[in-house]
Amino acid sequence: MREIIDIAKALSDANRLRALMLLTDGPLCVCQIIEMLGLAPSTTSKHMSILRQAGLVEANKQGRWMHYRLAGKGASTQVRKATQWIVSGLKNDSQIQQDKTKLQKLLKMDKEVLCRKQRS
Amino acid sequence: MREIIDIAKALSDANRLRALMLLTDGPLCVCQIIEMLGLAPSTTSKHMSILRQAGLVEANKQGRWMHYRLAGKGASTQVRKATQWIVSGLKNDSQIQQDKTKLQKLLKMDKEVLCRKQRS
DNA sequence: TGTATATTTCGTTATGTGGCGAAATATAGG
DNA sequence: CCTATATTTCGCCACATAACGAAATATACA
Repeated sequence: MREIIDIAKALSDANRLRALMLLTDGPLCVCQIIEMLGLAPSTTSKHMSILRQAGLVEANKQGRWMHYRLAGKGASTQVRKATQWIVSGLKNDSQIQQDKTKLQKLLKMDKEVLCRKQRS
Repeated sequence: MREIIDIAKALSDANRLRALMLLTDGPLCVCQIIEMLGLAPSTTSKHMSILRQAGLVEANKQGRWMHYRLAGKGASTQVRKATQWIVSGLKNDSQIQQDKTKLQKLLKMDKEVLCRKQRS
């Protein structure tokens, strides 16, 4: 029960759903998620930690950059079912589709340049 | 997106999950749900209205009694997928199993007697 | 019509959550 | 070692939510 509640809570926020859906096309660096959501770095980091706590995403640090990705094969049944539900349910959502388009452009930008842009 | 968030929020509370799972064996009267959850009538009513708002349950009034049941065939894809996830995920939960056992005993009690008991 | 009663709505209170900026942490590179 | 920098943690504020009891609503039945 605890696990399901944690997952459901993690899925109860638009920005977290957006972040989750962004990761369906592959792993992303935090700075890229920050840019996509348009939130403060601290807020974005908190959201990612909630998704991670629920088991929906995994993280690994590469140098200064933290990369997040969708939970893989090792994920629990609950996580896998919830993820399937969300991904199929939001595939045609207009906000999500806008995000994906914007992400394509963003991915052409160098990560270092992007981070520098955020501080200015 | 709005619909998914409403469903996820509705599923983010232990008492609402318990109520939802109780309904998997058939419709129940509010007074029975009150008794099962051990919450105040007003609180229970609010929980049921949140589940209803999300489309997860349906209600129909029979005289003084309000009966709630799981959303049927007419429910949206999101509701059906979410319900499947929850039901399969909580089937083996110990709290839920305890509830079901308790529910069996409760169903043998007359509804009027039960309601009267609650006021005393 | 009036009274009992099942449920909901409302008002209040305590706790949880999302947001930000500032400070802390960790790592790359000079 | 020291500085720059990517991310997280912390402290704060505004607002949402779960709980209750009291009042309102709706329905049965005397």
